[in-house]
Amino acid sequence: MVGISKRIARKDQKAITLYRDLYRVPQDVLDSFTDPLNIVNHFANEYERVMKQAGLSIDWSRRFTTVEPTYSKFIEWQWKHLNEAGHVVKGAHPVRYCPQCENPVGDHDLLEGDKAEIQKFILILFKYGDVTIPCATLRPETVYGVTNLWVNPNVEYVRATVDGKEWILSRDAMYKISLQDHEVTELGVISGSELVDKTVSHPLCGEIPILPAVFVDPDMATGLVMSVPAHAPYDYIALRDLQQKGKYTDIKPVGLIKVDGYGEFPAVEAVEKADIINQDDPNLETLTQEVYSAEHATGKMYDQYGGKPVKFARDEIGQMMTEKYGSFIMYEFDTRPVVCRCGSRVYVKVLHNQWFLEYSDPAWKQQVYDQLATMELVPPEVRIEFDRTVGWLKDWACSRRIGLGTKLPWDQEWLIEPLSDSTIYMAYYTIAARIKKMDPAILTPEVFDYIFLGKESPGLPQRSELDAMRKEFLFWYPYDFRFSAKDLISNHLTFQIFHHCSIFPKNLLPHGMVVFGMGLLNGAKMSSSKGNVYLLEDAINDFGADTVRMFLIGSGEPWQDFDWRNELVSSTKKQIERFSSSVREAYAAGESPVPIDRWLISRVQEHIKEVTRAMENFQTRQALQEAFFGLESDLKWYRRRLGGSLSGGKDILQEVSTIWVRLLAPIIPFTTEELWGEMGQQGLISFAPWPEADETRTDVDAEIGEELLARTVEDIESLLRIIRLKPRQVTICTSPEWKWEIFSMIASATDKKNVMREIMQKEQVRERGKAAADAVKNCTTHYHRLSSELVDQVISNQPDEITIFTAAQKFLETEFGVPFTIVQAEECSHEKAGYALPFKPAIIIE
RNA sequence: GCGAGGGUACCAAAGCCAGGCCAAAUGGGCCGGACUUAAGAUCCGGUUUCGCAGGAAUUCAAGGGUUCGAAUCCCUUCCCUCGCACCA
Repeated sequence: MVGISKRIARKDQKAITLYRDLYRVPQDVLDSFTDPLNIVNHFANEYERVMKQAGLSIDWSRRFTTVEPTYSKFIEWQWKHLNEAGHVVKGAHPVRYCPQCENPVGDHDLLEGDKAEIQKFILILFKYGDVTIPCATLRPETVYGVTNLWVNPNVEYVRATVDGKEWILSRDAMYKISLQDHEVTELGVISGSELVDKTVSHPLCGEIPILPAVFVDPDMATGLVMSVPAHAPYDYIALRDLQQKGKYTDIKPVGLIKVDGYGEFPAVEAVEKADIINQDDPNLETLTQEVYSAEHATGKMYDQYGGKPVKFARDEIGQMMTEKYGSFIMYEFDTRPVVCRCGSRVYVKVLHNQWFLEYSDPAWKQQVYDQLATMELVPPEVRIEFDRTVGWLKDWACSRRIGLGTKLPWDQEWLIEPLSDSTIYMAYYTIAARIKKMDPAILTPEVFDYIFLGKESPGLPQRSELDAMRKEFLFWYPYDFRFSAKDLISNHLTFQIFHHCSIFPKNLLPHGMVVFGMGLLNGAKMSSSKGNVYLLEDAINDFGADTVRMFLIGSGEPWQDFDWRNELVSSTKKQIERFSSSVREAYAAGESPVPIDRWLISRVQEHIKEVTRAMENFQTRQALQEAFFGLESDLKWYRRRLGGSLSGGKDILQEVSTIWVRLLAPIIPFTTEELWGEMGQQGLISFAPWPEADETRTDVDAEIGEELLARTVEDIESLLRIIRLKPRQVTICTSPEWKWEIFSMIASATDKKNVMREIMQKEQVRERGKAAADAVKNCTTHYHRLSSELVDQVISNQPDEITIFTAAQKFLETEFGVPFTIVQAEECSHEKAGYALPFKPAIIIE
């Protein structure tokens, strides 16, 4: 926020365009953004306004910002406890730093190099007489293979004391090191050429010469480089160049790592194979990457150097160098330059007296692991990531110099970093509405101790108000679910468990978390800097709140990324309109009850169950599918069975309508509210009770009957399509009794392989000969094509197919426009009658 | 590089953990038909290929394996998304 306000204040064109044009902040409000608090307030108000437009039910009385004095008191209380628990420790920390502004710089303050990362080089200290020559490396394990150092003969180096000892290094390096926690004084200069051919030594590689190389960059680390020609292509090339001129021919590469797919000297091989000509070859960079990756991935140190995989050896040897040979870390950007907005170069500075949250503490981690194990995570797949994060978290720098927020209670120089101060604010929400009426001055730690921990202290102010807050806190806590986006797993969502574990007693610790996906716009990430942004408010104005809600819910479950595409949204609008007219039509349907009423109301019970189950599992997309399309397609079938209009079933349809709108009320509240009113229902639908499934109205017979009918209609249709014949009449032949027996034997058989033999042993089956054998085969195929659930229902109910089809005869005749005959297969002489199977009658089209 | 999650038909997306209910739900798009003066809306059907009898063949990133049987289990490869720290 401070960064934004500064940019607005100095009339930064990009920032102004962003807020004025993209977020449409009015000019007078924008002018006030020079005070960061105005930015906070403006957007807080905006969000509230738009959320209301979207129809979200939010208790705004609890709204607060993390910069309010009352909230600061809460944070101070929290940190007092964290400190007393020993979770806050002091240390040093590297940051991007601008010497001209004398401040750490954030991403937005950079003119150039915002992608640059801070790398940790380890300095290998070579001895040149009494003088130290430091070389920086990311690969300390290669120290055994050093054959020489490289110095740039065209560069002027400096002699300086570093922490009391004399060093030779580049001028840039001297300055960098001086920012990184080291005492540095310049003594004089020395040209690179003077160092050429001098000899240095290190205990791990012995005496080696310094050779000239122009590729050495004085602005890269120390400006002096150790050479490992066996494993570093640059080093090999530089050495080869010299040797081709007949110099230093006695220097031979020293191999120390065995790598799959390479011989003794991987770098040598790679360079020769790629036909690299000289040190300036642009391919050298990618080649280096290749060799380094291969060595890191599959490399193993030779036995005399420990025999471990490079992955592990690197850290171990680095540590050994630090402990035994005086090596230490030097921080450097991986890409340069990094430039501050003020135009000055940015360096890595080690900040002292930095405060850390000690997430590395194994005891604290253990508490978090234990809690996590008891928590319900949605979706469950994220558990692995949480567990990994807890294991991987190191100490977190939790204080900073600039910005808004709360000061550390015991060290007023530092502000508490925003991620660190927003870890348990869910607890604050529970009391926010009440506490904001209180004077911050009386909010001592004892007050919060009472509200959150129930701890008594003498002289607590406004006792009844505190009791009310305690009661409210205990009403909400422990909370059931914390909702946030998946990119916060590796910080906020994990931090908050740490902090809860530290502050609250076990019975008040979190019960679960729901992790959301991210939003895409037209397939691309939303990004204000790229202008790929579509404001919620615009969407609502363009399409209506219900359409926006239903589209978003329909496009994926909460934890999946959703993709907003304008051209797809308008069909959602049509669907809602279709829904409205269906409900209106159903509510105004004809009088008399009809036989399929039983079926419809039975189906509705199932939908209620499914929608409720989905909602309880946060499967909002699934809930929408069931509630909207599931019910809609049943209504379509119902209406089709009535001959295309809702000419009957008034009572049932009215009941179904009121259920349907309530099932959809959470998704499209505005539309359903209106329909609710039209139906003459009392009160708001938002407060109407959620529909409950009534098991006694589930009617398996009716459902099986309709299922059989629908399947048969489909069969007839597909037959008509294939034979392209104008039918004169259709005969439906239902399965004979003995096939039902076979069918249920197949269904109940435990040993599916031998069921055939078993069945054929039956007298009344065998006497039918080949027809029986075919029937068994067909029944088996048929059995596998039906869902096991349906088979169970069909077997246990054995529907009377003749009655079902006879009852639907009129319907069938209207559908297909031809007369239907319904008979038992055994009473039909047509050869096709033999096709009849249980739940799959033979169809004869003539 | 490290860690996590993915790749299903024109698109989105279920199915995968618990192999046979899967040529693969559902929605969208597109195509055809009905209704209509017409358009829209609505309804019905189609949307891998072949088929004048309900069938067959080939499909779920690619390749291999296990199995009577694989979208689903195992291995390898390729590709995508997210996180990697002081930044909210």
